[in-house]
Amino acid sequence: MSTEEEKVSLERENVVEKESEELVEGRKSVRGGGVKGGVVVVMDTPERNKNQIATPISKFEESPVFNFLNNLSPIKLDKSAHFTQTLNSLSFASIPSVFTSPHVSSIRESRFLRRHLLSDPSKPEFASDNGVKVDTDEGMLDTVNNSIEPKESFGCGISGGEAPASPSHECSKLAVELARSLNYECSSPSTLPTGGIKGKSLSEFAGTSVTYVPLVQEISGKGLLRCEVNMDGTNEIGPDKGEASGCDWESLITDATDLLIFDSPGDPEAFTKASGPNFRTFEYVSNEIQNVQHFSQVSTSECGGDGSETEKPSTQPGEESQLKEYADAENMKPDASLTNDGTGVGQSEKNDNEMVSALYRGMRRRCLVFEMVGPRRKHIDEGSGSSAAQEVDGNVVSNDKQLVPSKTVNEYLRCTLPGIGLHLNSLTASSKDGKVVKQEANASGKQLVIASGSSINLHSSVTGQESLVKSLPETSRGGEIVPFENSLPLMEDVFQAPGYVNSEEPNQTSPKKKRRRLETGEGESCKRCNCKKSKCLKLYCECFAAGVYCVEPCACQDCFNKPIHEDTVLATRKQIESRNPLAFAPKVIRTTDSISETGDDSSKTPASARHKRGCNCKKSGCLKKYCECYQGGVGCSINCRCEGCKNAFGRKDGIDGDAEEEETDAYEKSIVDRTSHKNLVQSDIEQNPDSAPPATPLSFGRPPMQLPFSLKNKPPRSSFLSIGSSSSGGIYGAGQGVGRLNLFQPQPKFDKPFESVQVEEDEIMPEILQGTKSPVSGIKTASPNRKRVSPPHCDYGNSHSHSPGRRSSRKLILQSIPSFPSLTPNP
DNA sequence: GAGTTTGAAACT
DNA sequence: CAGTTTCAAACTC
Repeated sequence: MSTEEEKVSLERENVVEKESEELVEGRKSVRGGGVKGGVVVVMDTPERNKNQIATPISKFEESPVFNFLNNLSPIKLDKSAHFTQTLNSLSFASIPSVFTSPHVSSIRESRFLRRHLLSDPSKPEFASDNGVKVDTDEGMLDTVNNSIEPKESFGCGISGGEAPASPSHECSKLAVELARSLNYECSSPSTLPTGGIKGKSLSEFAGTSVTYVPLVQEISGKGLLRCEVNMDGTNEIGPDKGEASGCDWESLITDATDLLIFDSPGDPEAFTKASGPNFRTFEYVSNEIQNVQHFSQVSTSECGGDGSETEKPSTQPGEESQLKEYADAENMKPDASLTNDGTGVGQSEKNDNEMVSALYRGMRRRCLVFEMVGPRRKHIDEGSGSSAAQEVDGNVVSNDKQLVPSKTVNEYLRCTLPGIGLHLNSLTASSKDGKVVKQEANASGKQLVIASGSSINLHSSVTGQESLVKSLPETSRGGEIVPFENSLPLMEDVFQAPGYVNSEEPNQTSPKKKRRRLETGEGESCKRCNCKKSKCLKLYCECFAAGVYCVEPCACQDCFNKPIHEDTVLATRKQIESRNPLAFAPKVIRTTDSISETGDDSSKTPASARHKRGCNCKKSGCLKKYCECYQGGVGCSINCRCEGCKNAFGRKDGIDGDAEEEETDAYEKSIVDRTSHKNLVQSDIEQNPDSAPPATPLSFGRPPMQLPFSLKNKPPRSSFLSIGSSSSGGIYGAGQGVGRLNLFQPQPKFDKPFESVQVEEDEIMPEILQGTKSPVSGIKTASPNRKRVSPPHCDYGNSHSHSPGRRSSRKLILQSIPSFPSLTPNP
């Protein structure tokens, strides 16, 4: 599968490049249809596509590229997605390998999903479109890698004014834009006008064709997309409307209308926005979280206004900010710049750009979704139903902002940061829910994530966070909920701590008290910070490190880790992730295999987990929470550089009989201290190897399941950062979220170390085990890993004496090794 | 509650 | 990469 997919993806890339060139040469006409169609397809969910699709297909089919793509299209999206991921990861250095994968994967997945959806519904005609789109989507990502050349060509081609953009073209554009975006991101204001023009046309179109707008919304991912679209539309509209009205628009409109009709993306806003958002997404993925942040912020705070505004050229006060964001987004958009730069590309180009942008938008939307929209989308997703989406769409069209009440957004943000990577990761993990998958397919990976998250959140909320949920507006709730879920770690923490809900509320006077309260109730997971100088924008801040926004309970000063400062938070996260992709990843890794083993020694399960970096304790003997290993409820490992390790969960040296005894004692004590439920969880996990899928190549398989579990146990934290990275797995995205990955639990605490461990191990452990790569080396993680480099002591390798945990871990590691190689982000 | 200790994170 | 500083949690009194 993978090989085939790769081939396909490669072919697609080639095609895209060719197309890009061709486009530059003169395919523009083809592009228009193709692009639009592709965009539409991408954007649309099968549902709406069906409704509106009717017209556009033929155009696509005409182009050889489409045919080719169509041929390729049969390719399974999933595979392609994976492939793209690798490429994407490469392209996006910022994303931590680990985190990135989840993030990227999420995105990719979404693409795949889209593709599938498209393809699935695809009628033969659509199939071509779908294929194209798929290619485009992948192309986006892939192109990013390859993109540079094509990008230029695109830029010219696009600027050339070719209105129509073939999907491939779009892909190439996207790639180019991405590349450019990195450079250009905010650079050109001019882009705004173009975007604006497009936006206008789009907006006009939107005004004319309401239908497509809704589609876009739905397709895009529901609320998020909508907001974005609106945003884009507004921004674009404002500046560019006059221009947009050009002749190109007519042709474009005709095509676009088809496209629009075909896809929701058809809506001018969608296109315009798409370009912006998409770029943003790329940017976001690659480097620029800020744009996304802005966008998300705007969308969240101003989406409603934007929605209404989009049509309005004039900028309202609120709108201005939005416009700015749009501008940023558009600026971010290479397309806009390109079009402008390029030759004032005709409107057609703009349209193309828009089309492309629409694709990007999808990406971006995802990002946004993570951030702000997420909640709504989730809500929608929850509604999964088209109805919900439609409603949202309607809102979006008219008022994306409305959909995402700024207030709620802020509040939500608090609760849920857009941490992409992490969230994604968490989401991926959580994605178990069918809803999530669907959502992803529908919209973007992000959305999916969100959706999944939403579902999870719902659970969590249901379980114990009702109070929280209640506090939040329903609409916002959905969104918030998702984020929380995404921010698994947080969620876990929250859930873990029975008092978390209360804690969120400002009842507690002193953070310490709060902490203790939480801790007492398993509040460990709950993260309240007391930061005074870090502004909660450094890993010193537990909240920030966990990918969550600071909440009321926090006693932090000058806190920037709040939804209001989403941009800053995201940017900071990026920076941190750039330095250390795993910065937001769960610190404790656990091998799935180990789980099974651990099953044998349920009590010892912690041993199976290990701290990624290991600790560096010198005075605490690894017997206090100063020790991250101990804090995480895991034994010290080779990776640890601790001195006089007495970690009750397992000494790094390998516990001798005495040590074992001590460990067991300490471990037992710790366990006792800990709530019994933790053990239960662990045991559950252990017992259910399924929960910890063998290292699947994708982090997706991660134990997200745990998330739900954790969520249930813990009230979601008020806010979590998506990111990521990657972040975060994130989110990022995702930890690097990155990514996300870390999504689950940036820092699994006793309660959830297992979960986090599982995930990480899946990703990291294999490498370690293999020895070929130290997780660190692969990941870039900071050095503590030196120890890893050092020959592993016997802890893992040797079946150690007794420490149950260790044993299991060791065995597990060995087992896991073979399965994981794929996971590693190795270049 | 204030102060100290500790080790991670960040910085140089 | 190593050393130092900064930071906030953990801990003690």
